Amino acid sequence: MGRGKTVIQKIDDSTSRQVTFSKRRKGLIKKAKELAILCDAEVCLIIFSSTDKLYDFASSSVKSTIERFNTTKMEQQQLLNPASEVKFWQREAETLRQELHSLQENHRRQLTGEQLNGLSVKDLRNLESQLEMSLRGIRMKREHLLTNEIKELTRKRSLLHHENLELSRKVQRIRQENVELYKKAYATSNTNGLGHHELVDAADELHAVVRLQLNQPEQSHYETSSNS
Amino acid sequence: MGRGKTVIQKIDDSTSRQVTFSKRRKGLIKKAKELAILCDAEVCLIIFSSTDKLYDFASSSVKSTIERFNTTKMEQQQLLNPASEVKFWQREAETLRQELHSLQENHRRQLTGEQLNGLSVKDLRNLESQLEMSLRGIRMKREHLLTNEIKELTRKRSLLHHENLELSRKVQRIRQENVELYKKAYATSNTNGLGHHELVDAADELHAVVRLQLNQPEQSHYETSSNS
DNA sequence: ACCTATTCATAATT
DNA sequence: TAATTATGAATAGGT
Repeated sequence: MGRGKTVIQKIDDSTSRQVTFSKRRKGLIKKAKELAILCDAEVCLIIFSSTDKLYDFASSSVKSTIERFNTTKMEQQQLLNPASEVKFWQREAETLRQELHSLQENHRRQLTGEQLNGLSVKDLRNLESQLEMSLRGIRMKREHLLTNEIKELTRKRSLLHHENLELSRKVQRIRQENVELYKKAYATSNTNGLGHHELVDAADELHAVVRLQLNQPEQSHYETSSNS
Repeated sequence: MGRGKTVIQKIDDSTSRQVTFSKRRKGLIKKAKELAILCDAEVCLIIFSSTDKLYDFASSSVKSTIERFNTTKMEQQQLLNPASEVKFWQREAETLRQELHSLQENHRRQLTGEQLNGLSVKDLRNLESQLEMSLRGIRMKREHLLTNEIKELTRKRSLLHHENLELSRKVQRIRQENVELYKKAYATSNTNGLGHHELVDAADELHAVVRLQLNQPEQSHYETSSNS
């Protein structure tokens, strides 16, 4: 339509190609719209210009139409050849995994999977269960070490605390003796090398330390790992 | 075009809607083709009829055009918000994984052994890496708790040991005083309530306890978990 | 961008 | 569903 019949082949002149692209693109999108409305259809149109510019139209949305397309195509393939469905999704998953992986590699280091590509299904499964096994063993071993460490420390702390208490009792006892002896000594003579102040100070210091250590022994409260 | 102007609204009569759909669909696809050829564009057209039948056209292929569309849209998003790129692909992967998973669930039983194996490994690997991820998080958290517990216990033990040493020193000092006082007391009088034996025994006991606790403080040697 | 001669698409009809 | 045809729509080429 227009002045003279147009042959359908690539327009050489870049300017008129650009003009024709504009006109026809607009017309195509208009007709797509009309089809969607008139016939209650779901229409999606994606156009990349020769200069890589993207234009699109969709009666609902491009994303949902693409998803519907994928689903439908998949179902068609399924009806056509049930066995190929699996391979289709395997390819799809693999493609996406690769894209995702390369993107994520920019952000963090992942080393799993890549070296396992050449192996068979059985090999992979064996490898995985072996890895799982050793991981589990290592985990259990280390956890055992950690809990033992804690138990041992708790035991030693308890021992020390007990000793501390014992020492305190002895100190009290000797202090009592000391007081008694002091009374006795100064009741008869006052010419020995020990001053009154010195003795009292020592007793006070002892009291302070004993009070301090009596505040120490709380129960430890780490989670028991019986279900790991 | 045609005999009379057509209003663009849904055609009520189902038959004429069907006819119009056929004609216009054909025309639309023809124009899409022409646009692609004339203007060297990449065109993709997806149409679902009101009866859910799929028609499509693509100058190259629907799949590749969709991929190009996704890539382009992604790059646009990336330019708009670089941080969302990863999340975009994560969502995309998750969507596909779910579709894949549900499909595989539906057909797993129908498949032969070999196909099932191929399926399971892919599926399992995804699942396992996810599980591994969360497990790793949980493990790290617990290990952190355990090492902190150990550090805290070690600290307290050290504190107690220090106090023990302090107490020992005080005991030694008071014992010394005691001996001095003892000498002084018994140099002048021997009629107080304390017996000689009692005093000596107390001193000996003290010595024993002090010796014991001096053997305690070794360094704890649990693994540091910086690489878990 | 606009104009318009011309071709094309298609609505109504068979 | 397919062919025919009258007519409106799209657009190529020119300004």
